Amino acid sequence: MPTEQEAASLAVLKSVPIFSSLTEQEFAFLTSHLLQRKYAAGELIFGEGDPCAGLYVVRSGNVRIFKSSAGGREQVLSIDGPGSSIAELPVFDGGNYPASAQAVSDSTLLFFSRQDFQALCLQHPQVALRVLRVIGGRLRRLVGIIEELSFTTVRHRLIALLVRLGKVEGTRNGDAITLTLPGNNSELAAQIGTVRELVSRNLSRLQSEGLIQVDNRKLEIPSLKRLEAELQASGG
Amino acid sequence: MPTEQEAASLAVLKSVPIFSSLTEQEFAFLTSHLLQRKYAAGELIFGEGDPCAGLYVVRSGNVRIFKSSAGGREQVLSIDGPGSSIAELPVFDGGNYPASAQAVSDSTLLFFSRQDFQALCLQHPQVALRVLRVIGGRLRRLVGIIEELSFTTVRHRLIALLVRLGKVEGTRNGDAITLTLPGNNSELAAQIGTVRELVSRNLSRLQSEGLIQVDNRKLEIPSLKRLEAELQASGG
DNA sequence: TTGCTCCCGTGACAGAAGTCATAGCTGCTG
DNA sequence: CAGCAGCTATGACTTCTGTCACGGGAGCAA
Repeated sequence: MPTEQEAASLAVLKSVPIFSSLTEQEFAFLTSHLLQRKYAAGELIFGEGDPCAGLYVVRSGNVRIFKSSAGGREQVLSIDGPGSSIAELPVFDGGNYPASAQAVSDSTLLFFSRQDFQALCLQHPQVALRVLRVIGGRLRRLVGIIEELSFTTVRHRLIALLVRLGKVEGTRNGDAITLTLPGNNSELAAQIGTVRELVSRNLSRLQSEGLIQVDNRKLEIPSLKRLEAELQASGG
Repeated sequence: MPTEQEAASLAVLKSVPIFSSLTEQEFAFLTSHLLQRKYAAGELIFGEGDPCAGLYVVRSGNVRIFKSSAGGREQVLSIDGPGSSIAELPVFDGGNYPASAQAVSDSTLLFFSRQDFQALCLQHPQVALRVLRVIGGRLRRLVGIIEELSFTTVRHRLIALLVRLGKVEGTRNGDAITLTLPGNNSELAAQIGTVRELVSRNLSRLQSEGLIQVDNRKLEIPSLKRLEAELQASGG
């Protein structure tokens, strides 16, 4: 008889892409082999360089994967919400975690040990293929970050970020979009590979150009089209 | 009875990490399902955005994976030699190639269609796990590139490149290393995400600082230690 | 030899990026 | 309310990066 907690975890597991082809029995195996852990907002889940213990699945909250520099700067690699798996890769190649993971908000994660997960993959090639597919997306995102860092300016990356945020989290009203900026300027800076001052300046400039309107972390994009057009202009 | 060509291919396949756990029979399957293609130096193997046809294995020569910008700049993501597989990922996630591939020197590649390769992975979970391991390395390299682009200067990245080249391709003589620079300044620039002029200038400066000695593409590093020490100094 | 092409090295410059310091705002807590 | 912590905005400045333009050398072919 599953506990309440296990039943709840099960529902999450079924929504995780890499597990989507398993049978009830296999889910039972998973639920009985997972550990659930809670993290407070800001808490570190694992640090860059730590030996890889296993695979995590986000059950609730958001997790930030990032690198940090000696000088204290950070570069965000991805932000993952419920249903996403994290650290799929080091589980397989045996190396250490290449980046750190941190809970953005209070979060609950499910954890599988390397052994259990590898065993599952050997028994169920489908799972391995799913993992490959998920990792494909991850790799594409990384390549995209490299492209932006290598070829574009801070202004361009900031606009691209705002456009992305607008499309995902914004409230649409014709060609206009309203949204609340997720995190402070330092956080936005970490996401586009720069420092907080440049985010501040560029936001001001975009506002003075009439492309956006910012007020106390509320952002309005009067015309998404016009903003996107700027992407071409600033060297994409 | 295998043809000569098939026999030769077989030898290569056995040295490919992702195939290292297969039986003779399975190798026979592979050799009978592969296509061999030759590319001249500089020839494009596939372009960014092309639909993914299948998986390649480098038999001879070197292959450069890179992104290009609208402005004509390039950013190298990796350079792979004999025994390396290329484009393992888009084979699985069904998307297009995220970057272009080009033969650096005259090269021979082996090609497997998506279908054949996926079938192989389903039959042999070991292969899928190997692929995951290989991709793990790839992902680590990409994260490393992001880190360098985001946190360090051109000078730093150039030194890091020289140190890497020295360790891999150089001739060692105590703490001194001699090597021939692979490619012209534009190519070096593409590998560290900048332009040829900055490579030229920084090489000159390193020379005037006595850290390196360049003469007609021959590079000498009098002291690898001293050069590596500069990595800390220039903000690593 | 002449001419051509490709590449290297450099100076001059413009713009982008990053650092530092300062002033002001917001919201919380005692 | 006073005081504090954290964040934002902005000016001044330095350094880094990238572009453009030019001269010159190496190699090749006619």
